[in-house]
Amino acid sequence: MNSTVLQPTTTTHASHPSTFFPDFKHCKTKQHLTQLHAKLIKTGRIRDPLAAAELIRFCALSNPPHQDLQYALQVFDQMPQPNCFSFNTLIRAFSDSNDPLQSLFLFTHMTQYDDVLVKPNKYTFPSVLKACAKLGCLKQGKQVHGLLLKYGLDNDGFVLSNLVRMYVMCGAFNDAVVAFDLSKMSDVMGEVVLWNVMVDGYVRVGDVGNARKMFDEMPQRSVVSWNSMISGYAQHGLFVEALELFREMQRECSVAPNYVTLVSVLPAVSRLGALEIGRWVHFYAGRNGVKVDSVLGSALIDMYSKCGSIDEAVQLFDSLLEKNVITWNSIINGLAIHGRADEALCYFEKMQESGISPSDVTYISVLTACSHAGLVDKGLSIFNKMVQTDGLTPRIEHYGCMVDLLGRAGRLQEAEELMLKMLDEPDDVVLKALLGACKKHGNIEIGERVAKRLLEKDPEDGAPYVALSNMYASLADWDGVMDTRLMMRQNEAKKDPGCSWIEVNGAIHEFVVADESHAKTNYIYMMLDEIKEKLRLVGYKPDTSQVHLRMDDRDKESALQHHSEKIAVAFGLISTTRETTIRVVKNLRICDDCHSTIKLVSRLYRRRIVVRDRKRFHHFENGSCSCMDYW
DNA sequence: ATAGGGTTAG
Repeated sequence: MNSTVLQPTTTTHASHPSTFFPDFKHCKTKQHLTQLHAKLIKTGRIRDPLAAAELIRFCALSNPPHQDLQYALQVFDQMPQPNCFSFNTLIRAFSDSNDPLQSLFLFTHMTQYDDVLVKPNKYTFPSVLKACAKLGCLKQGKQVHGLLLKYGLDNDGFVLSNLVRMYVMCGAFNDAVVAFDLSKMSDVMGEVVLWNVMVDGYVRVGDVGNARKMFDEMPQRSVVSWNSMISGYAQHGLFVEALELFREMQRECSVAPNYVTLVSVLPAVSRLGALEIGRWVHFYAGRNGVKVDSVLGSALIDMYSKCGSIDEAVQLFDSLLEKNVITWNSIINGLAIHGRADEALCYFEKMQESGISPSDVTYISVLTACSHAGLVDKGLSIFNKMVQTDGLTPRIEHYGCMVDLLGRAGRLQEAEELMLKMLDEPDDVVLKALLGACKKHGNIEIGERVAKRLLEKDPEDGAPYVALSNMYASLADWDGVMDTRLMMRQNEAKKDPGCSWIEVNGAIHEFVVADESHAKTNYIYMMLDEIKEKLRLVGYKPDTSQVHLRMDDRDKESALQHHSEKIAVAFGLISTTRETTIRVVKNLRICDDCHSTIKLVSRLYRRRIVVRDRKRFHHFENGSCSCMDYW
């Protein structure tokens, strides 16, 4: 036994024999811990409840390399009279672990004693309630609620906030509201945490409106209040609101954004493609000592790639010291949506070399990369590797990629066969991928079949009608066009309105088709006329084949000319200097005519233009596009 | 001694 290590603690505690126990903080290895434990047993000091408690505390609450819950439990079981402190320690440790049921066992054990020594106290209940919350055990949770009333602990902020949270997590939101309202009566008010739990609770049940109401009403707001609300907006697709609240937080200055704030706001920045704000977030982290670890790093990489700056994403990725599977997924997906398939595959290899196994999400991104680059055989072999080598079961998302991959490459029959072969019923995403491929390759036979299936599922979704109508139009089958449009009207189907937006000086400007609401509308339309004239001079003829209304060519041309992405590009041209890359985001896929037009604009105006559509990026430069017209 | 907020995906 290594007595030199024990020496210092022996002398330190010599004057307090009753509380004497070795200092576990200096414990470096498991072996060392066992030695200390053995010494305690040998000297009989293990019978000192304080010494045993300290040992349990060390085993249970240390960080991973030292934590050993089973060991802690063994020591506990050997205590002749476990004290309240040890019970609490273990209950807490297990409620934080992946075995929270153990907390409930211990708590039951503890309440069976019910003597003066081991009566549960205000330190016991938060953890027990947390365990119930994790397990979703409402019945047990209610029993615990009864007990905490019995012990008169319903005036403690820690207990109450966990009680409310337990009800939220168990899906009993009404009970949570009742518990919260009762808590307001007692004088734990001013407890920010209690309000935060409610804000988070409303977010979890999807009621962002009431979450905001709580947020506005609460007497004080901590950084967590802001974070909950910002991430609540972002998680429910209210990206503009998320960014606005983030700005308000900075304006108000009462609390500073922290690590979690940045991680929470970045998905909203990504979705909106707001590169300037995203760069600012990155800069803020650097200036305020917020550590860019694998989590924040992943969010930043995703932000850079979704904001069109894939080079910055790669640069950040390569400089990151800490990478987890999500970090790798973020960069691979970024490269995939930018059409840089070779690099995506290269990072996929590097990921495995670095010892991180691909997850099912990784495969979605890798297959997307193959799909956007037309690497059909590569995609097929990767799909096989996923199943055979990595033993992953393909999900509907993977089939979606494969159907897209085959269909886009024109192998429509194989795509349809694969779709019918999968176990799950094809959902609308798979069907739409196949329908899109049919439209691209003019396969009306499979197209009709797929559209019919989609319409059976949801006759009010306009997308299948539009695709069908387009296909008929390109075959000049005007009866088909009429019938489809009639059917669409009868079913009151609606199509998603297309819109595009662009960030200029940190502000987002949004446009719909033929938009005239912008303050600079006159200048925008002058620019559009100028573009039209320049294009005419170089001999460009608008591609009206996608306009499926029967109207004369002049009207078709004007309908095309006012597509939202063209308006956004025109606005970009008049609002930024020539060196600035114009970055436009569109909610739907870009149309053929806009694609051709923007290619020419990039040459005629010597501008780099980046357009993100629903599925991928198009980098336009000097008359050509990075997608090589394959999308 | 204790509580509340976070990243990737067809």
